[in-house]
Amino acid sequence: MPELPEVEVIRQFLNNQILHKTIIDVIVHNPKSFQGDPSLIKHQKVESFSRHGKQLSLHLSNNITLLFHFKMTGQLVCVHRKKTILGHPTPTLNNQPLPNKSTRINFKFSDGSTLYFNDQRKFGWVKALTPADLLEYQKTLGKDLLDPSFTPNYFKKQLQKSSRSIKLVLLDQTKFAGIGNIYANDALFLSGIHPQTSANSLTSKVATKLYRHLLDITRESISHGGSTAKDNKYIHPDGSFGSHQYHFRVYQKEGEPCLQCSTCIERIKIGGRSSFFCPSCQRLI
DNA sequence: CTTCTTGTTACTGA
DNA sequence: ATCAGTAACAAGAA
Repeated sequence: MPELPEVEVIRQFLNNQILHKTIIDVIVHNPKSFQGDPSLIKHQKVESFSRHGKQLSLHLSNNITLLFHFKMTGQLVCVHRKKTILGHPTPTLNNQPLPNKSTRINFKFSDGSTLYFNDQRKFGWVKALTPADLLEYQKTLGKDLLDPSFTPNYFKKQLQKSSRSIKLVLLDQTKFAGIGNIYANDALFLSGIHPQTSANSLTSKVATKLYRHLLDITRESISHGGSTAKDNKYIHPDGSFGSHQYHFRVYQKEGEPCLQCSTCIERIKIGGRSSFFCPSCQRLI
């Protein structure tokens, strides 16, 4: 469930915690979670981080990239070795020992710290990719929401190309990368757009409004450290929680009063996924 | 026990 | 070509 803001916050944490550290060992507990040759990344230094949509990249000194996708329940937890009078105590996450039941991979660093990739449902993955493989792999991803080339005009052009519902188009990672269910629902609410509206029927003015809300809400969530919602397992790499869930407008608020008009928030399925909206503020054109 | 939930890919049939 | 619908993946909650 980590979407763009959550992955961006993870990127920022890791940039403070493991930049320039050297990986000395990789322990793969669940083979399906790690694709590629683990030996490719041993004894390599973490040189930089980047993010494209919901995917996080760690660029290593031998030009190999470790590409992460967290899907619904993936976590990265970084634990620093702290020597005490008793030696090296067991690493913990919220007072539970690590690795835990959901730990799929450990990355050990030369300074004694460990990065745990936890993923309850095993949908997430890590890939060790060469530059050519990375390019090949990411070529189907659309422009990242925070990329300067993701302009209002580009956004509107993409919407014009599709008669599908705006909700489905927002979630289409080949058009623009990073929008997930949380931010699609809330941006449509803030823009007064019913999620079943055809993408190509939005007026230029309304599309511009939606563009602005998408970016605003993304930046707002990043400043709140992302969303640790009811069902997701999102946490920061130091074990702390995000707080944007306290700022949801309609997401996961079925049956609650609309913030603007007190009408009951409804939930419908679009493309098999839950969509939350206010039937009064978001009218179908 | 069954049903539902999630993001993404793969597949089907219209 | 373009789309809607659905199964698959996996684990846990209700």
